[in-house]
Amino acid sequence: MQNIISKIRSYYPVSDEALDALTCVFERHVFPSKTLLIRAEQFDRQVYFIEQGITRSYILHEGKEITTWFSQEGDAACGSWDLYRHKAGFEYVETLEQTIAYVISVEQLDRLYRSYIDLANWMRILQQENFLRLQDVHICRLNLSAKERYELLMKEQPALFQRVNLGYIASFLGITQQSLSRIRAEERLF
Amino acid sequence: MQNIISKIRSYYPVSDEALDALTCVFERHVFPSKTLLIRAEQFDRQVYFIEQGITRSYILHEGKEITTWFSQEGDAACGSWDLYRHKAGFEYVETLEQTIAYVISVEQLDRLYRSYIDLANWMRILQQENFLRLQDVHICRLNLSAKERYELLMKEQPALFQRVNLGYIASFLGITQQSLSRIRAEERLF
DNA sequence: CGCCGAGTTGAACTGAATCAAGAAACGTGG
DNA sequence: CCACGTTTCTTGATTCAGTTCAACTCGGCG
Repeated sequence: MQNIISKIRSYYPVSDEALDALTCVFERHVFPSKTLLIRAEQFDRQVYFIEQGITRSYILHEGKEITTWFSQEGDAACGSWDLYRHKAGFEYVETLEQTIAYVISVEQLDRLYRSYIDLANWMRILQQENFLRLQDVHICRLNLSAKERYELLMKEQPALFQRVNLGYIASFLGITQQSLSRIRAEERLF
Repeated sequence: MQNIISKIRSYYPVSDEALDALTCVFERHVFPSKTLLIRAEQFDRQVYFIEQGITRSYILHEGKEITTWFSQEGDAACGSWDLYRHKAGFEYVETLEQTIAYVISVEQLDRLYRSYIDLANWMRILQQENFLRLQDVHICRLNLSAKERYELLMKEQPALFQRVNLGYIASFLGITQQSLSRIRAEERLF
C-alpha cells in the first residue's frame, strides 16, 4: 500500500493511529484493464485509491466520450457527484491498465472524518489539491491554444503519452484526434 | 454576520464553540466599490468572507482580463495559490460594489483546523463545493456552445445580470463582449 | 491472409474572434 | 439641468483556429 500511504502523508502528517483506522477499512481489489469502475446514472458511493495502474474519467455528450481526467498511482478516483451531491453523476471511470485499488465507502470515510481530526484535515487538503489541479486545467483551457496545451502536457506529463491512447489525450486536451495528429505532425518537422 | 454564519452551517453543523472560535478572529472590513482586494504577484494569505456585496476574480492574459469567478454573499474570496501553494498567485480579486467582508489569515485558519474538528470538516466540505462548482463551469465549457452557456447562466443566476457588467459576464462565459451582444440581440427577436 | 483499432492526412466548413465603427447610458462638474 | 467625456453596449465585415467528414496507412493478431 506504499504508493497510497506516501501520497496521503505528502498532503498531511496523519498520525499512525488515524492512518491505521483508515487503512484497515480499505478493501483491496484488482481490476483488469478496460473495467468500468463507475457508470453515470449508477449511484456508487465509493472511493478508489489507486495503488498501481491508471484510470480515465469521461463524460458522454451527444454520443461522444469526453475525457476529463486521468488518475494514476496515489490518486483517488470517484464519481464526484455520487459522493458529494448525493445523487447519481454523469461521469464514467474506466481502467486503462490492470489496476490495483483500495476501495472504501463514503459512509465509512464520513465516520472517520468525525472521529479523526487528522483524516478530516488530510481530506481537506486533498480537496484543495483537486481544486487547484482542476483550476490549472481550466485556466489552461481559457488561455492557451490547442498547440500550447499539447506542448504543456507533453512537458509536464510526458509519461502519460506512453500509457494512454492519443485519442484519449486529444479529448482531455479538448481537441479532436485529427487536430492533435496535425499538431504532432507539424512538430515532427524539426 | 448572518449571511456568513448561515452559509457555514449550511455546509456542516459546526458547534457553537467552534463557530465562536472562528468568528472572534474575524476582522470586519468595508471596501468601496472597485477596490482591488488581491493582486497577482502580491502574496496575500487572507480569506475574505463576504457578508454583503460582490467581487470578481480575474486573471490577466496577454493584456486582457479574463473573469474567472464571482463571489457573492456568504462566499469566500481568496487567491487560491497564495493560500495553498505558498507562493504568489496569478489572480486578481476586485469588489464590484461596496462590500462588507470578514477577513481572516490562513495562519489563523490553520490553527483552528488543528484544534476544532468541526472547522476542519466544514472547510473540507467547502473545498468539495468549490471543486464541484468549478467542475460544473469546466464541463459546461467543454460541452456547450457560447449560446447554450449564456442561456444556462441566465437561467441559473439571473440576478447576476443585474449586478454585473455584460463585459465581465461575457468574459466569465468565455466569449467576447461582441459575441454575447449578438447572442442577446438574436434572443430579443422572440 | 484479412480484419480491426489506432493514427494520419486532405478538403470543405463553421462558430466565434478580431478589427472597426457607432449608439446609448452614465456620471461629473460647470 | 445640461454639456461633455467616458464607459458600456451594439452592429457590420472579415478572418481564422479548429471541426467535420471522408479516405487512407500501418501494425498487430486471430
